[in-house]
Amino acid sequence: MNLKELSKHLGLSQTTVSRALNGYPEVSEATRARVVAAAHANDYSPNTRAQGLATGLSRCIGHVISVGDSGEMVNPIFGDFMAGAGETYAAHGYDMMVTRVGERDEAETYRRLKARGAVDGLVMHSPRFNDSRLDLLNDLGLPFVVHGRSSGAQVPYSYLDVNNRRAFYETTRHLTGLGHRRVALLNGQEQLDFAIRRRQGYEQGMQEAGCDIDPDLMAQDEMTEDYGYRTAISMLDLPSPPTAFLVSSIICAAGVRRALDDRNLRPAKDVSIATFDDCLSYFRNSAAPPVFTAMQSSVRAAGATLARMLIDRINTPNAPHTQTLWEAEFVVGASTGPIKD
Amino acid sequence: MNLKELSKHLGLSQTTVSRALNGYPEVSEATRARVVAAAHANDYSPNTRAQGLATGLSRCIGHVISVGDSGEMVNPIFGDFMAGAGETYAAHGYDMMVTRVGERDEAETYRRLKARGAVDGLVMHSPRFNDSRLDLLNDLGLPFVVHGRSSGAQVPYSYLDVNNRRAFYETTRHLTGLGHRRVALLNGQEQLDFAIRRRQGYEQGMQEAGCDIDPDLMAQDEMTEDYGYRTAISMLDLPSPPTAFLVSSIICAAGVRRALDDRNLRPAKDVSIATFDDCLSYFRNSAAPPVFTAMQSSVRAAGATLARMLIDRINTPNAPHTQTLWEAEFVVGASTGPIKD
DNA sequence: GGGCCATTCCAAAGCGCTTTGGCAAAGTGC
DNA sequence: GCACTTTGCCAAAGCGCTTTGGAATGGCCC
Repeated sequence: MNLKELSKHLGLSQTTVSRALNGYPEVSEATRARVVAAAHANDYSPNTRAQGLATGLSRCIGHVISVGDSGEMVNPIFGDFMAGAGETYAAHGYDMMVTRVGERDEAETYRRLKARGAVDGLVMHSPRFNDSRLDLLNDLGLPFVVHGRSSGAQVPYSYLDVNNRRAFYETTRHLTGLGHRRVALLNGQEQLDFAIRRRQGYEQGMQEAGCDIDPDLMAQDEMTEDYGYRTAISMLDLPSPPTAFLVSSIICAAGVRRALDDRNLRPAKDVSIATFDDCLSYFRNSAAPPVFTAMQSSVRAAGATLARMLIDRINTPNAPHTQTLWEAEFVVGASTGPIKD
Repeated sequence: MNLKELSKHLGLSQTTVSRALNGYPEVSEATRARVVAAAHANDYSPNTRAQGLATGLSRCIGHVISVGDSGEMVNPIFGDFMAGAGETYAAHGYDMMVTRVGERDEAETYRRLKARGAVDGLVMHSPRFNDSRLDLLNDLGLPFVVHGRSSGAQVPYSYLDVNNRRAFYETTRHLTGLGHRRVALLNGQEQLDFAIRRRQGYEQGMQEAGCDIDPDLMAQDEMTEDYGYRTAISMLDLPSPPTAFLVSSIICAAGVRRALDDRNLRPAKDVSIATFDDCLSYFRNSAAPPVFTAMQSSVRAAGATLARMLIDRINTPNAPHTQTLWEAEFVVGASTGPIKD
């Protein structure tokens, strides 16, 4: 059933029916009620494409997820982020479009998304240091918000980020406060901005505690369980192994835990683990006490908030940019303790 | 830049430009080359909505993910599935739309997706026993494929499923073959079809081995790490605890492993763990030997294949339904061993 | 009763594309 | 050289909606 048929069925013009459904005041309440009822009964919804063509809007938000040429991992936070964002989109009548793309085709993808008029705005994921996508998106004139930040970027933009530097600084201090001087950092890929900041926080914390920053105790890669395991094993086998691990993701931390287990080391007692925790729905760290000492920030909440920010930007494109920084919540769990003497 | 402008720029009609770009034979190759070059230079892509309106197709595939009212977990396989599917879609010029919805709004969501003409087809996730969505989708006349199956469904439909029953049967037999008679099942939610089949396989395996099927050793819930941990702990604390765990997801299995660790039990030596493994990119089980004895089947490959199946269905809606059953690959890892005497 | 507002509705244009039906020009067979 | 097909292109209609610019109706005041 389309507008024409529905309006014929009601004995009204298309104009009136359209206006009734879209809440315009030129229609009497009696008529509106009649129209709405009929639309529901015939389960009519305006055709998205026709509506989009007429209004010039797609009421659709794009998410471009690059699967790095450098790796094959699908970011495990993706699902929870989408769930959060999707909720907000649904509440505001937006659809969500996901495009998977290799890193080299990124720019082309953004350009085409704009040219095709497929989306009204988009969320940029996994910003890198001085990310060229910012300039591209600004040039394209497509409203966007960034999940994270890009250090070194010249152009203004809206973002929501976690204070990664602070979180890693304070957690490092927590560990050094427990007497640890050999603290390992298992970071994410350091072309990504959040990883750079995390490392800065870690280094600052180590320096202030008067600890050596040992390259042998710093690793970076895609944050898989296996990476956590392998890296922890090889570090534990060093002549002078770390007594604490600072980890970038709870998935990784699970791998580190497994490594300790393999080496017959007990978390907290023998070796400490602290991790960043995105509060993934399938990997909760919410027992009492939590399994891991952690810096917590819900990626699902981030998705919901960023979606909201983006919708606001679409509605008022010239509003000043909003830049939000969330502090991670530090929780002490069962995975850290004072250094063994 | 739109068609009108581009054709004016080229000194050609819109018809000719459109045909040149869409590969119709009525255009000379010289003209086509000129048009394609100009389109590229001005980075023109036809407007999705206009194209869709004219053709009656959206070139977009829908994915409806229900977040059960019964729980809040976002399925961790989601990201990898999307990555696989997205690749196929991109290769065939399809967009991917994701809709997140509460279970109670499911039917309404499907109906609206159809009425709005938003998608040309969709992938149905997490089918339940005798799932009413099959009838709904058939009534709507929207091409679809199912990831999994729905036992008890009367209508024919296309699906790709893993032979869950066989996988769990054989893995149960593997465990009983190692002498285990108290094998616990940590299943997914048993309103979901795959969980029912897994349980059947488990029960058949236990029966054939002459083992009791003890309700105390069977659990079902959302497959989180925490569920694995909690359930394993409480089962291990039974007067007559299990000597082996059969687990529905590797995330869960990580929780079980942690429980063993807490109770000072060694995997394989003291208690065995076998698990289903979706080959998630961030939680690989591919070491040599694998960490877990597992039934492996890549959900990413499933995504890619289902996407392909759906596109075929859209192209030839009246073709007979394809029903594909993949056998999980059984691998023996470091988490199972003979029962302690 | 005529003039004036509100109120309530409508006809038609336009969004950017595809596609039908057709028309010149060029090529072909006899 | 004629009738014919083929080639290469175009004008215009139509997809289903929104929105502009009226127009008809009824109520009110003087």
